[in-house]
Formats: sequence, C-alpha cells, structure tokens
Amino acid sequence: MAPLNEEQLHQIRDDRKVQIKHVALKVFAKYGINGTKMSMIAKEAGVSQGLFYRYFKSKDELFMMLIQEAMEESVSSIEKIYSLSVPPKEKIRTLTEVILDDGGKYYFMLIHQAHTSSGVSEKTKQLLEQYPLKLYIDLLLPLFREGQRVGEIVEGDLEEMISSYLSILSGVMVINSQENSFYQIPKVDLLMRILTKS
Amino acid sequence: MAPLNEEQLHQIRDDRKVQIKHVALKVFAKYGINGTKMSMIAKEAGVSQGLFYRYFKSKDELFMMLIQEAMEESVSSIEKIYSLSVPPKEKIRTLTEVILDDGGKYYFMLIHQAHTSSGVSEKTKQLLEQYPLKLYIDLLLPLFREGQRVGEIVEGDLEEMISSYLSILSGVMVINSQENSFYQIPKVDLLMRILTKS
Amino acid sequence: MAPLNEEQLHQIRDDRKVQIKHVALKVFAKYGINGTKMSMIAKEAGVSQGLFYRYFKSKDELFMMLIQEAMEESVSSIEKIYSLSVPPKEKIRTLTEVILDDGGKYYFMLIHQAHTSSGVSEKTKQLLEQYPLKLYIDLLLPLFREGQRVGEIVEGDLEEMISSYLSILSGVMVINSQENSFYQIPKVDLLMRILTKS
Amino acid sequence: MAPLNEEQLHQIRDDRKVQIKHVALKVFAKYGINGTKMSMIAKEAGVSQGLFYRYFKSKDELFMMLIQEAMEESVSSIEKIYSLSVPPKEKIRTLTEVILDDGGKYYFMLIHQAHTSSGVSEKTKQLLEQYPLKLYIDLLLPLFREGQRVGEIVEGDLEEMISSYLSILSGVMVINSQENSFYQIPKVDLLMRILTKS
DNA sequence: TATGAATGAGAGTTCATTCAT
DNA sequence: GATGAATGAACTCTCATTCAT
Repeated sequence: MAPLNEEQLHQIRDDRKVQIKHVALKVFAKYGINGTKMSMIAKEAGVSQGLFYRYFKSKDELFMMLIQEAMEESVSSIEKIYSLSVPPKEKIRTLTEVILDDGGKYYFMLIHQAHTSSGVSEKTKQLLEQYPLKLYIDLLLPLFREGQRVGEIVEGDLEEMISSYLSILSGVMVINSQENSFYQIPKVDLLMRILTKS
Repeated sequence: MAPLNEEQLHQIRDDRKVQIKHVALKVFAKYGINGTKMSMIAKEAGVSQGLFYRYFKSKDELFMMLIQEAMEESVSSIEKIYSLSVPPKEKIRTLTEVILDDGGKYYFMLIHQAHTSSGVSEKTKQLLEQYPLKLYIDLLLPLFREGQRVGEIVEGDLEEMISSYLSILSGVMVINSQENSFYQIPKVDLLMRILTKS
Repeated sequence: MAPLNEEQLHQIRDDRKVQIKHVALKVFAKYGINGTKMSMIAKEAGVSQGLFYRYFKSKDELFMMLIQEAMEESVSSIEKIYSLSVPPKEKIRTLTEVILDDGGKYYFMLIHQAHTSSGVSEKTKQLLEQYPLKLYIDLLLPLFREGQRVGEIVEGDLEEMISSYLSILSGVMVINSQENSFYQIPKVDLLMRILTKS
Repeated sequence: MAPLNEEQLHQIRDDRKVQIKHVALKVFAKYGINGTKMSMIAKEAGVSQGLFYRYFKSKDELFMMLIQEAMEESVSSIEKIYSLSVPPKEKIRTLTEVILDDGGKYYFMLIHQAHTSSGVSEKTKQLLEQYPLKLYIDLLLPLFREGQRVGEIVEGDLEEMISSYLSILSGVMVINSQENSFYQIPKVDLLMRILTKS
C-alpha cells in the first residue's frame, strides 16, 4: 500500500479534529468546563489523552473554539430564517424548532455554560462580550416588528419580548440534557403562546 | 477578660453558619459544585478556608444540605399557595412571582445544578430522586385542574402543561445570575400567557 | 516512534506497583499510617506523588492492602513450618528465624502499627479483627504441644506461653528499624531459651 | 473571699502542668506524636486547647519534656536497684517488674515512639542521642556481671545479653496498650528465663 | 503519529497555634 | 486566666498537560 499523501493526511487530521469537537460540544454542554474532565472527552472521542494535544493546544482553547462556532452558528441560523417565504409567525416557529432540535440545543447549552462557569479564561470572556444579547435582539427585531404589523404577534415592548423569548428558549435548552429526565422540553406550540395572539 | 458565655458562643456559631450557607447557596447556584471552589465560598463569606470545616463536614455535605433545604422549601412554597383565597389564576401568578424572586431563584438554580453536575456524590443523587418532577406535578395538579374548570387555564393535557411551565421557570432562573446581564428574567405576565386564556 | 505494546505497559505497571508497595511497606512499618506522609513514599519510591494515585486509590487503601498481605503471609509462614521434617524445637527455631528476617520483620511491624494507630479506617479495623491473636495461638498449639510431649518445650500453660512468645517477637520486631541503632535484635538462641529446656 | 496569693496561684499552675503532663504521657505513649492530636490531650486533661499554650510552648516542647523525664526516670530506676540488699537475680527481677508496671510502661513506650516517629524536632533527636543504649548497658553491666559471678546468670557475652533483655522489655511494653487486647504482657518468670539458669 | 505513564500545580481538608473576648 | 473561634501551613488527592517510547 502506498503511504498516504499529504492531502490524505491533512484530511485525516481534519476529520479527527471535527470528531473531537463534536464529542466535546456535547460533553461541555452537559457538564460545563469545570465538570468536564479531559479523560471524558478523550474516552468519548476514542482517542488517547495525549493525542488530544496534537489537535488542540488546551482544554480551554477547544472550549473557546466551540463557543466561537456556537455564536457564529446561532447568528447564521437567525439570518437564514429571513430567507424563508412564509409569514412572520411561521418563521419564528421554524426558528424555535431549529433551536430546540439537536443541532441548536448543544450550542445554546454551551453558551450558557460559558456564561455561568467559574475559571473560564480571560480570552473566553472577551469572546462572549462580542455577542451580547443586544446583538440577537437587533437581529430579530425586524422579524418581530413585521409580526406585530400583520397582527400575528401580541402588542407590547418588542425588545423585552424578544429578550424574554430568548431567555426562555435558552433556559429550556439548558435544563434539558438527555440522560436526565427531571425536566422535559415544552412543545413548540406552547412556547409560541408567549408571543402570538390567541 | 471573661470568656464568652454559652449564649454568645451559640450566637456566633449560628451567625457564622447562616452566613456561610447564605453565601454558599449563591455561589453553588451560580457555578455548580465543580465550578465552586472552597476559596470562593471562604472569600465571599469573609472567613478562612479552615473555619469552614468547623461548621460543615465537607463541601459536599453543605451542597447536599442546601439541596435538601431547597427541595423542602420549594414543596412548601407550593403548598402555601393553596391557602390563599384568590382564584386559581392568581394563585399561579403568585407562585410564579415567589419562584422568580430572590428567595426562590437560588433554590431553583441550585436544584438545576445538582441535576446537571458530574461528580455529585451518590448520596446527593439519592436525595434528588426523592423529589422527582412527578411530585411537583402532582402537587400542582389540583390547582391547575381547578383553573381549567373555572375557565382561567387553557385546555390541554395538564401534566404536560405543568411540566412545561416548571421547565420554563427553572430554565429562566438558571440562565439568570446577577452579575451577568446576558439574559434577563421575563415579566410574569408574559410567562402567564403560556397557561392562561387571552 | 511506536507506542509501547500492551505487554510492556503491563510490565511497567506491575513493576511500579511492586516498587511502590515495597517502599510503602517499610515506611508504614516504621512510621505508622499517621507518621507516614505521601511525600515520603513518593520520594522513597522515586515517583511523583501524583503517580501514586494511578496505582492505588488512596493512602488508606494501600495501608489496608499491605495489612491484608501481612496477615495472610504470617499465617502461611506458620502453616509452612509444619511441613518440615525436623523436631518441634527446630521447627519453632526456624519459624523464629523467618519472622526475624527481613521478609517477616516488616509485616510484623506493620501489623503492630495497625493495632496501635489512631485514625485507622473502620475497614482496616474490621480487617484486623479477622486475625485475632487467638487464631495464631490455635495455629501454633499443635506444634508446641508436640514439643512438650517430646520434652523439648518447658512445662506450663501453652496458650500463655505462645502468646508471650508472639508478643516478645512482635515487640522485638517493632522496636527494631534499620536506621536506628538504639535497640538490637536478640539472637534466636536467646529467644529460644524462653521456651525450651536447658 | 480573699484573692489567692501568689504562692497559691503558683501551686495551681504547677498542679495543672503535672496533670496535663500525666495525661499527655499516656496519649503520646499510645499514639505517638503524629497520632496524638492536641484536641485529644486537651479533652483528656479537661482543659481548653487554648489554655494548653499557657502552660507549654508547643506540642513538641511537651513531647520533649516527657522524653527527658522518661529518660531520667529510667536511669534513676536502674540506679535505685543497686541499693537493694538482695541477690543479683532478685534485683533484676525487681527491675523487670518496675519496668513492666504502670509507672515504667508509659515511659518505655514514649521513648520508643520518639525513636520511631517521623517529624520529631531536631532538638528531640539530640535529646535522644544523649541516652544511647550503651549508657543503659553500662549501667547494668556491674549487676549482670555479679549475677554471672555467683552463677545466677547464664554464661555468654554480657553486652549482647543486656541489650537483648532491654530490647525485649521495650518491645513487650510497646506492643502493649490497654484498650487493645491483641497482645498480652508475658509473665516476669518467663522473661527471666532468658537470663537465668534453670 | 499515538499511547499512556509521569509530572506538578492547585483543590479540598486537617490541625497546631493564635487571638478576641 | 480561660475559652473556643479563627487562621494558615501542611497534608491528601485530582487532573490538565508533557514526555518517553
């Protein structure tokens, strides 16, 4: 067998990085940075602890990377909603579903963990400041305003409503982790009642 | 100088215990058991780390103690609501306010932390199992049923509705911690919309 | 470079375990569980303190493990004596030599330490109770009785004699530790005079 | 009531010191310096931990004081034996009894603890060196030599015999502590057999 | 590249000693 | 003088990271 060429090696490297990140996202989301031990990530990802450090500089660096992605992804999810050609209420419902499904869930949980963990690095804190709640509110404002205009969204202060909506979604995500059945995720319809008329 | 008499000593001991517990509740609620370092509690409470151990056997023991109190308190809050002579909707609103205010908030956050932390002791896990979600649902069922009967609460499966309501409240509490203004607590009126008609 | 194969790793692990146990036996025997600091064992064994915990769960667990071995070994030493085809007096002399030599010495010292240390774990106490002095007396009784029968052992209450013999041996072991020349181990002949005629 | 005069106060002070020393001797003898906690001594002596430090500079100072006394006492016990008007064998028997009784026992155990404890101060070590085994041997040599001369003591190297005798006595003392019935103190007659002719 | 043994900094905990009363 | 609350250094143990193979 011919040895792998450089590109193939690069491919393997990248695959492995993605694989580790995928696993780490779930573990960090569930247990936070303090509750997550390197041994957990290594074991779940099926690599040795030593190998981990060939792909990432440190636990903290990986955590930060994931936060970064989570934030970018969340912004991009919102932006994508605008391109759907359905009424505002339907857009919001779709966004809600996206957030609640497996793709979005872990990212939300992770961001929460970042906000509430002790011992996160200064760099991570700076990163978090780059995506304040206000940014999300501003992104959603046009959509909600349109909703009010066409009479699908209840009257009231929009900034407050969006903020509450996001807080509730985040909260619902955060308290939910698969192995633990103490809480359960509310149905989308129920959540929509917060925002919509009758 | 005469040594302190028994009553004074008792007073000091009680004060310290309360003071440490008060601080620890907030720190544990915010950072969980893994994220909370003994140095944080000691510093925040203004005592040396060593002194902590004259009042509590271990970090874990205090955590458990607080969980215990949190659970008892939460059940008792619910029970108290029934004695109010107001319509069901008002009772639920009052309960919601109690949960969201400073007294209830930390207890809810703490229970959440206990459910989602890795490395909690076996004893703590057993404690958590004594207060499953079902217990809270059963406590609230009569109240919500009465609400439906008098037409104040929307139609629909009650167990699911209560479970969702509790999950949302928990979530909202959990993502909220004072020093951090990323999220904000929704107004009670907004939350009530999940449950009530028009 | 290729990583070590499974056999090599196993070898390393075994070697380390033996090495640490060997060192710990001597240190525990000399200083007891309270007087022995983890730093002593680590330094003496030439490993870091951290590494110790990859091989043993805790200081207490290792102490207990060694006690267990010491007790099994001591019983088996006695049992082996019976298979020698020499007169009773010679058997006792051989046993005495075995106990006094380097192999047996540390085990005896360790058992003594366990019996006289404050702060040994409840588990360790239970372990000690499984090997009461009576058990050793019963094991030796046939040998000493035979000795009396053939006129090699002095007349007198055998249980008391064996108990005294063991106490003296233990005592002699205990007060003896290599770096410290205050006491010296008596010659076997001298000790035999306690038991034997002329 | 008139306030106590200076002499009375001095008397109280001295009584208390003796009382604490008496208690500490037993505890140190049993558990060693590492196994003995200040709380044990304070509790047993019925004083507060704080008060202890009005009487003694430190735990180590008290330990050292007791060692000093133990050594002086042991030498003086031996010297006193010579003034008895009985044959050598009887003198030795008496000495043996003195050592084995409650007065001597704790002192012997304490000296043993000092010799085998980690973490004893440099000062304590120096103290121990002032009373080497050789000193005791030299003190006993005339007595044993006389015993050999009148045919009461077995032939053989006297230094070795005395050294063994002392080691055995020490050992027997050391392994014996009241609450623990694993070992038992041999009868004096049995011990004398080591030294004396049939 | 890949492994897991090895390290060391830092966490939780204990306890001799000091201090306020 | 007397008390026990309070401190801090030292101990046991954990775990992110490095290293030898």
